Parts: sequence; structure tokens; C-alpha cells
Amino acid sequence: MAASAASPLSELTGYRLIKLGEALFALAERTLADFDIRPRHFNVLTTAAAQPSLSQRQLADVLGIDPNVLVGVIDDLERAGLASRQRSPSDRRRHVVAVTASGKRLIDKGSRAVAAAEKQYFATLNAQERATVHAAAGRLLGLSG
Amino acid sequence: MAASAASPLSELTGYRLIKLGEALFALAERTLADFDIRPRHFNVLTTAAAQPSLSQRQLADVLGIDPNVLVGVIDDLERAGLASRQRSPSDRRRHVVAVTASGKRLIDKGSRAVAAAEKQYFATLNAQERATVHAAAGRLLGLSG
DNA sequence: TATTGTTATACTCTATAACTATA
DNA sequence: TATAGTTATAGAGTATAACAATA
Repeated sequence: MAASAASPLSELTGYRLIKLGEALFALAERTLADFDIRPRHFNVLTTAAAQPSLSQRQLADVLGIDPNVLVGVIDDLERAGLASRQRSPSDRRRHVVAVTASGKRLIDKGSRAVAAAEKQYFATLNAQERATVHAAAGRLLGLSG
Repeated sequence: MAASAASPLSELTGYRLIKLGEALFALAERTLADFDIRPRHFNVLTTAAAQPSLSQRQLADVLGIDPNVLVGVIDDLERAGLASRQRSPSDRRRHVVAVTASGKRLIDKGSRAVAAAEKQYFATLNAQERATVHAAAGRLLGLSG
């Protein structure tokens, strides 16, 4: 039993999942570092690409991050040539975030790399275990899929 | 499918588990706030209680936190009367962390509260799903249990 | 000289609230 | 006046390295 070599809390499922989340975030960070992009930036980029009509405010709402944080992230993405701001003609207060061709290529490459890293990380789980974890996490998070 | 209402990354198991970990950390924070203690402090306290002979350095190693951070945590625990530092007679450089009776009572109450909060949080999972998630997380983290 | 605990420092991240420009 | 984006500021958290006491 691990309780003598680690925290007694590691017998709690919630504690394990907190640690697992931290480990997976670190894995994402390492994996995406090969493409000079951080997880949050990659998340913003893929979401903007999937929903090209979103304003910064809507993007911030969808991703659950503060609008002022998004400013810096999009600054970085613009500087790297991965996305660009475009004023909405109908409401000139709004900035619609457009992903460049370079940004889309990075999404493709990054997604493949992250999926491969995940597959390796979860290699000790069989197909059924992995499906259960995936579905259970989705249900607990209130995702419809 | 959730992809149109959230990040496309939410189809990745790793992304879901990162978000799940964040949600569970927030749940632990809210639950333990009733006892005026934070998750990290509770973790240090329970580990020190389970292994009374550990020095601060060993405690830091076991919990994977920096020794300088542990200083502040133990300061807080001492101030709250939950633990106390005791110099090791055999090596006067070392501080062994002793948990007080009050600290042990808090461990009992806090553990019950956290377990109850978890049980409710995982209520939508059946017994087998929950067992699979628990075991899978343990295996991925390299726990022996 | 090496190690334990502590302190000091700087850096990152985040949260809040002003500020501008548009509506 | 209200909202979108931006900027400024302060606070929390963390990481690194210097430091005093002990080995």
C-alpha cells in the first residue's frame, strides 16, 4: 500500500485525479514546447479555429479565462503569426480572432503530437478502462458528448 | 457533441482530466474552508500524522513541494495550534513535525467531510466506473495500491 | 565541506479595477 | 449608459539562491 510512502490522501479518488491532472498538464506543456506554444495558447488557437466568428469576450467565456488574460495570449499568437485580430464590421468594438494558415498547420501538428503523447501515457490502460475514464470525466464535467 | 459549445480539446481524455483535477481541487478548497484549512495544509498535516518521524526535508520530498514553501505551511499550522516543530535530539538541524490533539481531531473531521464531498461529486458514476477510475488513476501515477 | 531549515529576491500568474473607443 | 478590449496595479504563488546553525 502506498500510504506509507506518500500522502494518506492518495487513497482518495479526488486526490489522485488532482495529481493526474497536474501530470497531464505537465505532459501537454512538454509536448507542445516542441512547437513553441503553451497549452493555453494552443487551446485558444484551436477554439478560435473551430468557431471563427467568436469575439474575444465570447472566447474568454467559452474557455473560462479572464478577458484581460486573453489579450496577452492573442498578442503572443499574433506576434507568432498564428492568428490575427479583425474588427467586426457590424460592431467595431469587437475583435474577431482569425487563425492564419500557419496557425492551422500548427493545430494539425500539435494535435497529433498531443494525441500521441496521450496514447503513450495511457498505454497501461486497456481499451475499456480508457473508455470508462474518458466517459466518466466527460459526465462529471457536464459535457454532452 | 460538446465541441461546438466548448474547446475542441475537450475530446481529449487528457484535457478532460486536467479540467477534472481543477474542479476537484476547487471542491477540496471549498470543503476544507469550513475547517479554516487549505488543501496543502491538510495534506501536510495528514502526512505528518501518518509518519510522525519525518523531518521537514523528508516531508517536502514525500509531498513533492519545495522545503521553503513548507516553512510557511508549518508556520501556519503552528499558529493554528494544529502542529508543532520539535528539534531532533540526534540531529539538531532537523525539525520533526508533531501533530497536536487538535490537529488530529481536524484530520478526522476534515477527512470525513472530504470523503462525503467526493461521494456526492462522483454520484453519477456507478460502483464499477468509480473503481475503474480510482485504480486507473493510481496505476498512471505509479501508486502501488 | 555538506545539510537542515530559514530568509530574501525575483519572476509568474491572477484578480480587480480603471481607461478608451465604440454602441 | 453600457459593453469590448486594453492597460495598470496589486496580490498570491513559486523558484532560485543566499544565509545561519549544525553535522
